[in-house]
Amino acid sequence: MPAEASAPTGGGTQAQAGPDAAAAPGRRERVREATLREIKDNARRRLAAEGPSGVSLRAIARDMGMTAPGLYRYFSGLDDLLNDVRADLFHELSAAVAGAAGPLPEDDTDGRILASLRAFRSWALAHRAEFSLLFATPAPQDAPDPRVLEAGRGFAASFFSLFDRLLAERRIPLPADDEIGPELRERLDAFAAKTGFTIDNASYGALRVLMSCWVRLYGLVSMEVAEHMTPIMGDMEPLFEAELQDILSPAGVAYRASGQD
Amino acid sequence: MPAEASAPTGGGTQAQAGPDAAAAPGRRERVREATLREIKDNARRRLAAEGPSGVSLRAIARDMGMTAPGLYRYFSGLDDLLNDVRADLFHELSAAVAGAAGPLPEDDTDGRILASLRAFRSWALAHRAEFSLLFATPAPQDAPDPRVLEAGRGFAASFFSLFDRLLAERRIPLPADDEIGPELRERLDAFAAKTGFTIDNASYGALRVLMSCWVRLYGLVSMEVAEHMTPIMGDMEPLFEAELQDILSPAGVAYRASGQD
DNA sequence: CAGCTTTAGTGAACGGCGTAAAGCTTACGG
DNA sequence: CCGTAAGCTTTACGCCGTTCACTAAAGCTG
Repeated sequence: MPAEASAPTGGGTQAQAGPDAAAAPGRRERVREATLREIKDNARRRLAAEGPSGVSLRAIARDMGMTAPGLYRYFSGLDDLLNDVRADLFHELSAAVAGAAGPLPEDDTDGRILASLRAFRSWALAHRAEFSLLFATPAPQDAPDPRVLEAGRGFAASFFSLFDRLLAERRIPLPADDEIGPELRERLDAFAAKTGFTIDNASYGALRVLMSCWVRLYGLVSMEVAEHMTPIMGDMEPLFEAELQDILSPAGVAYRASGQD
Repeated sequence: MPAEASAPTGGGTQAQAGPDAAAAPGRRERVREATLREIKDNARRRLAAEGPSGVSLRAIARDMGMTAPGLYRYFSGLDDLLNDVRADLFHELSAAVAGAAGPLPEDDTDGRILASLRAFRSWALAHRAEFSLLFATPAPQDAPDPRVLEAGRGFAASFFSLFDRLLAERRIPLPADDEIGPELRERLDAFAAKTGFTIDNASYGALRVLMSCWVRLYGLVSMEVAEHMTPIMGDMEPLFEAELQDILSPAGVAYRASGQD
């Protein structure tokens, strides 16, 4: 077994004596893990401070007291690092959205949804550069990274699963299935398949409403993060709350002012 | 140097004694204007082909058979060039949106609005990189350019003025003014002031509906340009048409399928 | 016409970037 | 104890934006 198994990323399988030595990370890997974190932390710092274009391998290495090529032991290049950060960010965003619903009672479906949607906005505003890294239009040529795609799918799933219970309660005044054209149904089928919904527990009408919710939330928050309207409207929070009300009412969610107001 | 007018293009048209010579651009400035156009055209080409990060002064200069510092006679730097392009793009986008309504009869308010909103989407999809240059989140530190701001305001004005006639016809089932909170009213006042609306010809309810339309259209098109949903939904056109219907119905616009279907 | 001034453009240079190749040092595993 | 691989540095190449000193031409003016 010593012959091969020289995986580039992590060798840790040594442990000649202990049977459960797999649990022990081993000094080597602990150090490696720490360096990896340090790299990503520095990337994040620069990202938050200067935006996506401010993240450079040379600058990160400089901050860490090493040289840029050394980072290639940890990432195959700048893009790889950025994609790794993107995946992390998607997970954090998912956690923030899910976490906001956590403290509320299980049966307060409306409250949980409201809290989660507000959490999405709050996270975006507190992490503008990170948000834009996640949702920016990619350059024409570069293919999406599988880790990012996966993490993005995870976020989508966690977002839409907010509405699971709402759908189960069946109190949504949904558009009838036959109001939805055949092409759109096809698309919604594809969407449902990839996000884990089935048309059994979510009608076409429900999926349609969910998509609409997401589109409106996304549009509103994107605009606010990009400060598109800010110069002509100032603080966007009143508009957000008003939109929130409108966005959720077709889904049968009763609006309720934010708790900490 | 032989005496005069050996230019192959045949210059030397204007007399030096003409009193209204101010109207004649003068050879010098014509050449300058041409070079300026060439620079911007090359920038546009690279933008469309490789995205915003593919636009570089050195590459543009190389394409034109000159060196990068020469471009500084025309722009004060890369940012300046990009901002100039951004302003142009806003004007083009405005023209595309307005132009789509042009062929339709003046009194077909609904048709004109539908055509314009579809034109916005079409333009964005046909100019992904340009769209993302216009609407991308700016880096934290860089201040917005006044030309871009002005052009952006122009676009907003041209967009919202689509609805002028609709408002005048007063057939919108608007939310009553008193359904709108005081903070939001304040924001809508600011918005109306900067876009040329007055609360006289557009109630708070109308402004509210307009904002909602824009947010939804923007969210949908941004997602489509960024190909956020494309991997899990495929072609977004059916969703766009369905959303279009929903977006415009609170504004009292009757949906109608696209003309060229 | 000469002579002066303004303009367009070049060449060299500085510092920053991503990244590839080669070499050095240290720790680990047999 | 020695081979080997991991971690990291040095060097180097080719991009990038931008500055500065400079030339050559064009235009204006007396």
